[in-house]
Amino acid sequence: MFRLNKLTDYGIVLMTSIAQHPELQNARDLSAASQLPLPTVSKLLKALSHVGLLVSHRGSKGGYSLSRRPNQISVAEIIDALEGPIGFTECSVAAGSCDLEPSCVVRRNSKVISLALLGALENLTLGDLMQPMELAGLKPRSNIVSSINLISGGVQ
Amino acid sequence: MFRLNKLTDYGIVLMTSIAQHPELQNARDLSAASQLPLPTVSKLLKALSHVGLLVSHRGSKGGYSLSRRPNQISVAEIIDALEGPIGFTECSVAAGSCDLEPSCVVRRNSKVISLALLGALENLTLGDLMQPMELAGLKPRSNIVSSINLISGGVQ
DNA sequence: TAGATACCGTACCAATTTAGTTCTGTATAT
DNA sequence: ATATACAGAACTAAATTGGTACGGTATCTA
Ligand code: FES
Ligand code: FES
Repeated sequence: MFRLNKLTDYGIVLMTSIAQHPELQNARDLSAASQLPLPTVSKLLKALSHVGLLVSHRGSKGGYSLSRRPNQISVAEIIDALEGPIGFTECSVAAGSCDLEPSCVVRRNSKVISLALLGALENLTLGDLMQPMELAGLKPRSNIVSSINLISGGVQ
Repeated sequence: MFRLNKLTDYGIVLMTSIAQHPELQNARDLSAASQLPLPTVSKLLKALSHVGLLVSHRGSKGGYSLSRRPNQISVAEIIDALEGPIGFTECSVAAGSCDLEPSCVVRRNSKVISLALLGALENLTLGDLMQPMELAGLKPRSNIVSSINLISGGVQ
């Protein structure tokens, strides 16, 4: 399936949850709030603070908080932290990973699609996830092959 | 990694290859052309014809051909055939697959993102993959959260 | 300063998925 | 008739995923 792993999804849930409650929160609280098992929550928070998206505070009264403001943290970063580089296909991300690279008919275009996907997810932030988003009508295709548009803040 | 499986990528390669050579092609020829092992090619072609994207002809002089014109076959269909439904997260595609659905803070937005992703891949066709694509500049974000634009036929 | 709290790091495990193979059967062209 | 080539299912090994366990360290509080 062309989808995020469950753990990555959980990571996004946790990040959003932290964003919505700016005060310091520990793993146990987040586990309770999210309904996820504590060891799993703990593992995810560790990974997220390891790459600098969260700041951890040890000891009694410790916990985690965002390292930046929600609209400065992209979904792309979260995904990258929890399941590695974003891309359409492996070949288009990890050069040299594929034997048929030299002769492959779609390699170049896969790269373009990867960049588009990455760009979209870099533009999407925790700040957006915190509020209801809406889907803008997809433009009719002309020579525009593909277009994704998401609008946040549903006055539309 | 947020990526297609290798086999799906191979499937896209094969479909593109078939699109570029309209005459009937058998599994062996396609294997040779793509540099992929015959059993793998065979398995992929079976799956693709099983969902009606390819038409198969048995017996001597048999082979496969596209069931529709290249620009009538979307990349979304190919992906769906080879690795199941497209979506951002599992929760946003398979209702009831997640225990935390009732309380999940991102579920609704995940659904929106899934629809956007699906829409983009439905708009992208084999016809587009056959020629060099280009990436249009991403619009600066205003209240447009995310935008993917791919332009094909690189006069731009 | 003792003790409780809570993160850190790593290693581990079971279950699933992925990638790839094998083999028997059936339809078709020559 | 026969060789060709797809159909379909079963099977395997390796990699990944989801989830757990545990000894160690920093920090707050009493
Ligand atoms: S399939 Fe690997 S480069 Fe195209
Ligand atoms: S994580 Fe499953 S519904 Fe949000």
